[in-house]
Amino acid sequence: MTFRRPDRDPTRPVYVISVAASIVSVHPRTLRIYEEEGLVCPARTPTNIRLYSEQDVRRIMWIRHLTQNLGVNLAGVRILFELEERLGTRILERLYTEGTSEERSEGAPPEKAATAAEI
Amino acid sequence: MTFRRPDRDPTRPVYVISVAASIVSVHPRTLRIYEEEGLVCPARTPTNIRLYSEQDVRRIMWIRHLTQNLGVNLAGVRILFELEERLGTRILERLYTEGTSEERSEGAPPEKAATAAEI
DNA sequence: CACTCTTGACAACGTCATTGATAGGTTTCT
DNA sequence: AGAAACCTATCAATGACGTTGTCAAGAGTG
Repeated sequence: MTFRRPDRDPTRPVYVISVAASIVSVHPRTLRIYEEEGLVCPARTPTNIRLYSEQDVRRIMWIRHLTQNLGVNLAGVRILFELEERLGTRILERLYTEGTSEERSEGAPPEKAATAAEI
Repeated sequence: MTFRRPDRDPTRPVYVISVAASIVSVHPRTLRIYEEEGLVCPARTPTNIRLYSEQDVRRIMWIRHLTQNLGVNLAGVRILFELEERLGTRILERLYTEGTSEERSEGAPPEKAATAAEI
């Protein structure tokens, strides 16, 4: 079936907020704000502790890239995420894939000032 | 051919900056900033006077809608425009068209906080 | 000539993003 | 049990941004 390695399921909630924050180099406060803004929805333990999945972390890295590298504010991030969901396409990655190429990039934001003909 | 009514060509540069500014209810200074930011590219007379077309005005109205109503900043607007061009689709209108409907809306931004069902 | 345009600089005003501290309370781990 | 990390909520400092506005000196237009 589809659960051969459930320990690697990218949707499995694993990181507590301090860990997630250190992974993405951000203040925990910032992550709580992202959640208030509806940009990330970490799971919760039965006792209300936030648990971030690998997917959540990738999403946060996208937020960081958009805000820190591209200067987009949280309202803009919201629109972009909403458009992605609306279109059912990973439109953001299109910013980094030139022409018709269809890369398999797993959804992680580009490390720095991505290539793609230097944006 | 394609120029039956050139006097109504939406790409024809017609409005000087003060006129364009009053049409969209914005300070001329703001329009110059939009141009500096690369968000609008009005034509110029041989003597360097800006002339905005109907298309330019619509584009500015989109910028105003995104910034004033949705809170997106200019960096966010830039990304959205870039994505539109990249995808060759009017993605922004998708925010206001529910499901599979394919409206012919001529690219003008919704008047106020339009709800998808009433566009 | 009077008006409007051009660029460039400078400033004021309010808002936003992020980090940080604090308080009082709950969960987890040793 | 006690320390450490979590929760919510609030308040504040910092720097940056968006918009409007003005001033200057020059060029185009009616």
